[in-house]
Amino acid sequence: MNTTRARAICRAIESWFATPGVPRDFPWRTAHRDPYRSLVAEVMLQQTQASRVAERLPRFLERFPDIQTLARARETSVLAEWSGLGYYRRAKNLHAAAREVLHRFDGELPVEVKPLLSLPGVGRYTAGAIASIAHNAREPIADGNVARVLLRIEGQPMEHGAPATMAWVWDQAETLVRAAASPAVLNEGLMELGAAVCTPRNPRCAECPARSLCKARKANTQDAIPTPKRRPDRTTLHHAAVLIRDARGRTLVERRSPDAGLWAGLWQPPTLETESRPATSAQLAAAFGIPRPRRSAAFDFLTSHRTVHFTVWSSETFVESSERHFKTPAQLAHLALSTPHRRLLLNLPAR
DNA sequence: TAAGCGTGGCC
DNA sequence: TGGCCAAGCTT
Repeated sequence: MNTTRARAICRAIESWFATPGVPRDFPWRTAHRDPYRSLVAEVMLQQTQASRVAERLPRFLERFPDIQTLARARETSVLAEWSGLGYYRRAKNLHAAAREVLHRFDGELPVEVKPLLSLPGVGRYTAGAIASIAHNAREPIADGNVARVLLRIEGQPMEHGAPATMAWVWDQAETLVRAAASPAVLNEGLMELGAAVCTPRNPRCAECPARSLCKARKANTQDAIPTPKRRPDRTTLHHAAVLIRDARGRTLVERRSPDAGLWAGLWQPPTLETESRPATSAQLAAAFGIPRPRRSAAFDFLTSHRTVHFTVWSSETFVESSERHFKTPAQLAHLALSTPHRRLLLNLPAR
């Protein structure tokens, strides 16, 4: 991409994004950008749709209004407030980052990319976003949206999310930001364009401010860019047991996962991972060290990469509900929280 | 470097 | 409806 073309693309996207009514109204798009708010928002936005973050960011900021409050909070409180957002390591890292800012940077979030990158959970994208959007620094950003937009504008049929693809995208993003009138407007405009116009499916090319510059549109290849990522189709089985006593009892069987791996450090029903489908009630009872139930109901659910097989062990009072289907661990935990005895299960959304 | 990490929305 | 995707980062 030469300088003339970069300038043209920047002009198109910046003037579009600066048009009143174009940027969607989000709680992180405040008049003047508070760096702490930007940090929390950007971490929340990692691999998470903006509409979802918009629902949760205000409450998080209400509870942790500044970096000092966040740093002094207990990690379990931060995790609880993150509950339902997924990728809980983000919450742990954000909390740790706040503490580091307090101790290493005297409570002031760094402005430059390099020190930002030294904070846990802050990678190249997040550091670039804070520097360029909160401080208008001339720093590039490249995420899924930017990648899709630039791949299509340049007509590059590269694989979605592949390292070589992102290396190419970062290079283009840097060329662009050097040509921008405002790095903040360009970068946020690139992402907004990818999220609202240059969408993964059915892109609205007729509404695109860069349509006359887009090589994919000219070749009618926009639907084939980027090429889909090849995903290995591996399935593991997770057997989970839930033992709930009657109204007199107090026990929901729950355990804390090891600190590494799936559902790291989260409270959940005890689970047993297996390679094939065995697991009779007796086997699970032995594995979990709990008594074999009189009754049980078993069912599977599928998540993105794995099949989970649940065996629900129940008392008489719970049998009524045992036919329910749970699509996610969160839903299962909802059930647990509906019982009279409860400890917070952190892998669940708030009710 | 490739694989792992949560959950919800989309068609 | 099930696979793909979402304002990525870490190991």
